[in-house]
Amino acid sequence: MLTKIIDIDKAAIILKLLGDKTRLTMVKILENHDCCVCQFVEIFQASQPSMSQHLRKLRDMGVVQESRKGQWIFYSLNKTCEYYPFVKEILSLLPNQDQKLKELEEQGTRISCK
Amino acid sequence: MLTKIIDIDKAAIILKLLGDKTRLTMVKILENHDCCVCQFVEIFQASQPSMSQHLRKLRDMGVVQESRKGQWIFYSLNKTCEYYPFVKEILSLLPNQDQKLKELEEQGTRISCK
DNA sequence: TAAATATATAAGCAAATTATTATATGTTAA
DNA sequence: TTAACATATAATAATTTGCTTATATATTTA
Repeated sequence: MLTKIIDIDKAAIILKLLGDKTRLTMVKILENHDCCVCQFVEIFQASQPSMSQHLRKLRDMGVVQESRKGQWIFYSLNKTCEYYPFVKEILSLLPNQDQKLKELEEQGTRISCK
Repeated sequence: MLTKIIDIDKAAIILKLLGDKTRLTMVKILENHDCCVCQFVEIFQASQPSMSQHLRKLRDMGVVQESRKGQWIFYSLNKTCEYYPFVKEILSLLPNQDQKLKELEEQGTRISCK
């Protein structure tokens, strides 16, 4: 049950933000695990700038937040975001994506942040 | 409770489809009332081709269906669509938009389909 | 302090999206 | 059967998006 029903215009903006396969998967992974950029680069087999740009869009809307740990920047879901309850409900409708992270570890992929 | 969790790639496609203010509002209105194109033209104060094109995108994904009644074509939510359970859950997170239809009636706006 | 590493940002470009204008199709009514 | 009406479709143009390449910034380590 939602505490507060989101305004439909804002909902459309959030759905558009999440309406991208990469961003949607990122956010679903972040639901359970904070991640650093280098992990996303491996998971999506994509370029670093491309990952950074997706993360920036998510951050600009307040959906995720970053925290630097040394050289690395870890992203997490921003639970204080006004849209968080809405985002959480949407994520609950999606299949778990944790195996994408597990595959990295099982394959022994070199991840610099670890 | 969802019977079937939607594949994340398909979910992203549906979220993108719904990630437009006009289409999202259309679908939310259709949750409670079948509507004809001329009503959408009035509600959104938009051109007829623009409305038709939004409706076509929704129809192409199977989210809505059309049924002709004389000169008019009425749209409704397609409850047999594989994405319907997912769409329904998203709509449940949104505020009711019925007042947009009511305003038309109260203002006595000439709607050709009535 | 210089080199290496991780990430962000900027610039440029191709593809996708959305609106507009023009036209086609289908239905009703004179 | 012709005119009026409702809607769909097509063509075009403007805008947005997401990628790539290049570069800047911040941190660590030698």
